[in-house]
Order: sequence, then C-alpha cells, then structure tokens
Amino acid sequence: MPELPEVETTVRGLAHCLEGQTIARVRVMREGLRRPFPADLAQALTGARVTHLTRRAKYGLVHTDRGRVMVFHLGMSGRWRIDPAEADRHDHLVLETGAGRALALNDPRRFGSVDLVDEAGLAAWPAFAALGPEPLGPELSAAHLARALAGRSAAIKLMLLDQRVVAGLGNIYVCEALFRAGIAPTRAAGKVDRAALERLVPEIRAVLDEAIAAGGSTLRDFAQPDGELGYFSKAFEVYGREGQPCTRCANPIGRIVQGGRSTWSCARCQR
DNA sequence: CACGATACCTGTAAGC
DNA sequence: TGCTTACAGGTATCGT
Repeated sequence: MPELPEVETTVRGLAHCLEGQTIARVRVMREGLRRPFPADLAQALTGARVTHLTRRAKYGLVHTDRGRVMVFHLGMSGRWRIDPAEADRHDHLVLETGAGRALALNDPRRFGSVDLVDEAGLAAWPAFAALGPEPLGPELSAAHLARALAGRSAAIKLMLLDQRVVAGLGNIYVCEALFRAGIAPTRAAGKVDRAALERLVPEIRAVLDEAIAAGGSTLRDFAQPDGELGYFSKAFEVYGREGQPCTRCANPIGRIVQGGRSTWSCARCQR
C-alpha cells in the first residue's frame, strides 16, 4: 500500500488524531521492525505533545514539542490502525493520546522502521541526506532529471525508483507515469530525450495528485482496518493489468521483470 | 562507481 | 482439502 500518496494520506489521517495532543502512553510490542526501535522511544514520546505532522518522500514525521521527531516508514505492508477494535498480532507499536485515542502501527512483513531524530538534524539524518527532490515540489523538473540521468545506462524505470533521483515514487506510480508520458520503461535513462522528460514531469505530478485526491476520499476514515487497495487502484492504466487491453490503443498490456520487480507497460504506446 | 542480484518477512492467491 | 510456488506497495547491502 505505501507509496508517496498513501503515506501522504496516512499522515493527514494521523494528523487529525495527533496534532495538539499529548502522547499519554506508548506501548512497544517488539524489538523493532527492519531495525530495532530506538531504545528510548517510549521514554522520549511519553508526555510529549505533538505539534504537527509532515511527510518527506515515503517517510511520515511526527513532530513533538521536545525537539524530537518520530520518523516512520511503512515499508511494503505497514499501516496505522486508528482505534482498533481489537489487537492484532502485527500491531508493533501503539500510541495512546490524552484524548483517549489509540494508534497502532501494524506491519506484517516488518520492512518498515521507526526512528527518533532531532528536529535540528533532520536534513542531515542519513536516510534523508541522500534523498532527491520531492516530486510534488518545485525542485523536480526536466532539467533536474536530465542532469541526474545523464550518461546513465540503467533503465529509466529503475532510475525513477531510485530515491536519490526523485524521492517518493514506487513501483505503481513509476509504471503509471511512464505510460502516461509514453516512455518505454526499458529505455536507458540517459537516452530519454529532453522532450520526453518534459512530458514525464507533469505526468508524475498528475498521477500522484490524483492518487492523493482519491486516497483522501477513500481513506478519510481509514480507521477501518481494510483499506488495502485505495480507490485509486480502479484508475490504474497499466499496473497489474497484464493481458488486459491498453486504455489508449487496446493492445494487451505486457509485464516484464526489472530489478526483480514487475513492470507493466504498453509496447505500442511507450517507446 | 554503476549496476544487478539478493536478503529481509509474512500473507495471499493460484496451481497441482 | 492440503501442499507448493509465485508474488506483493521498499530499501539496504553485497558482489561483479
């Protein structure tokens, strides 16, 4: 579930429950996820007041009045459950607010992470220092991509998944953006011409914006523990559509494997 | 250094 | 009904 639009939607949902609230209790149910939780996680958050939430790439940030930020990543299977009716074996961390709400970080595959970072050191935090520009921000441009991809022989699909090039795209939205821009995913990144990059940037923004808008409407009450595939999945033009007709030319959508992951595309519409 | 392969971990769906 | 296999929204690390 979690690429940039899903993380954005999650952050907005959590903000409703957390902003301005005091964290009354922190329950740590296991050692950690991808890496151990910070040893002082519970101590650092208990009694702290949440000032606001933000997002950077696919990370969610819970800012506190103590100058420390809880940074979470949802990996492949993570999500926050709001006021869960009953405990689940994959609820690994639970925050309880002074207003009596419970937020459970649930992640069956445990590819996610939770860290504590000083507010003043966020930009220099190793996981953030190497990130490329936000795709929805002003720094992403055809010029930036041209610079980042110049001379690169790796496939454009794989380069767009590299968070150092653009921060926040995942498998779904890379496939969708390349389709919309009419670029073959196998093209050597350095050989995608400037005109194609000029088409690509607005398509990246559009597909993310649309997914956020759709996610916002579907997950408004994402307290529900289902929410697996958001409403936007109905709008996929290539992702997961192997063998089905292209929405533009009716040719069957193809699937290949790149970097060990599926890529879907239309061989006729993408060159 | 660039690039591809692999590892991490569990759940689900499809095939036999 | 069971058992096996393939695959899943991500990232870090290890060879070549």
